[in-house]
Amino acid sequence: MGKKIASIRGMNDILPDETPVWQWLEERARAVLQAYGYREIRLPMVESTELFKRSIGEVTDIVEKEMYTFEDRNGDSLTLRPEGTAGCVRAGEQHNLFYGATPRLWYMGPMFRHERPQAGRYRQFHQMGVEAFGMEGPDIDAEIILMTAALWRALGLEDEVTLELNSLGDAHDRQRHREALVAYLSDHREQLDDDSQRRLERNPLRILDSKDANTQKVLEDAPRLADYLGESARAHFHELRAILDAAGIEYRINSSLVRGLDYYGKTVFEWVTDALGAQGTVCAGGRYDGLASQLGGRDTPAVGFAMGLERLVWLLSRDGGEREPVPDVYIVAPEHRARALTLADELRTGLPGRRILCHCGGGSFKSQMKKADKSGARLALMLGEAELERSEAVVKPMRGGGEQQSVALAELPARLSQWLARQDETR
RNA sequence: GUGGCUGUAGCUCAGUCGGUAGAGCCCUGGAUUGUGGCUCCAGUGGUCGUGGGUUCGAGUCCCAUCAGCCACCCCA
Repeated sequence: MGKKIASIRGMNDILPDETPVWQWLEERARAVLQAYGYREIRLPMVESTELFKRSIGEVTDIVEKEMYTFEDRNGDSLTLRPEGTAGCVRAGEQHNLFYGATPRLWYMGPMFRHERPQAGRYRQFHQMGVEAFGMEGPDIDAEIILMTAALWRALGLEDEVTLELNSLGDAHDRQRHREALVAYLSDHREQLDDDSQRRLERNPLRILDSKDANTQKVLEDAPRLADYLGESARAHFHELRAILDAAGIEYRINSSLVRGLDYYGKTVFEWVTDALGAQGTVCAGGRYDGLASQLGGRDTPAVGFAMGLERLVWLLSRDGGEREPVPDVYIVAPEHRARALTLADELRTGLPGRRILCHCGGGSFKSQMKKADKSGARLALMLGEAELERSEAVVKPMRGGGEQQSVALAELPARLSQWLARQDETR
């Protein structure tokens, strides 16, 4: 026997015990997205490396050290997508989806980042993302946030998450603030922690959410982005808040909320939970008006967000809720395998939507009954020598009360359907 | 990428001072020759993560490596 091959670090199998939660989550989310009129787009998992460098930003951690980048056989540099927005913008541009249109799109699938795995953070992880193009007013920002709130209600998570909100202003607002911030922090360089000193050149905004106490003290008197917002950004943010207030959405203004990707401007938001350890962000997004033109397309305002599905699944799984449907009927038949299998198919057509399991793999009558029990099936259907001679089968309720009964094969679909319907009611 | 903790049966874990591995659950069979669950009995299952080293002897000590967890960095 050869050496065992294991999955790649940080790239996990999602096992049959877990897939019901995933499916449940995906179904619920799809329904909400659909109700808001958003349409699905399916995008490649691999794009040209250049796309991510130009959109996410050359000096971000994602691009500098987290991308899965490789050369294909032509010598082109390709990258496994670390996020979905860049590819979505690229596709919209390539197929003229933005031309005179204001598409509302969503997508779902795996993303890849070479980070150290940790609770709620993996190298292959899944996001559901939403992007709305061509609308520059705060109403669409609000709609998107309202939609996320509806999503939490649909998932029963509304008490688990809270909304944080900020405005990053226009590009030139950020530029002026950034210069003032760097100037101020440079004067206090010695009082900053090591990480923050390093960030001073590379990504000064990040210093704002440093956890170092001294650094936070220095920051108290630092220039605030809010004071640098121009008239248009200020009005945009004001109106967004007015809509959210009118809709009864609660939020907290977090002035140190900065997104890690360079393309964001104006509105940024995060839904966070304290139930997830260090990875509290469950959904994050914002406005990125400059991205389309930055990628060589026409100017197209845009807002979007992405949710981390592993994190949501984790929240949903904590209660250990049963979402796996049990078999309705389990067919036990030590002999007459062909008859058992064809009967199973007859029942599947006769009882659409029901789960019919036919025992396979041999074993005594008794051991097959044990399997029926273990499967959690509601009814066992026993098909033996004596029954078949009379063209009958024995139906035995496995859970709850009730006596077993002999039923003519011809009447099985009707009788089983009645039986199951009655059980459905008393549940 | 940095630091800390942890890897023993399918699962949860015990294993003392270094002396060639155990429990519970699960699984299989039987008690009950065609009837699940409860009970009792028996049985299967291990390269002790992997590779080196020290030792007469390593699950136990040392080194490396891989993986998992937690935190940092960063992020969904």
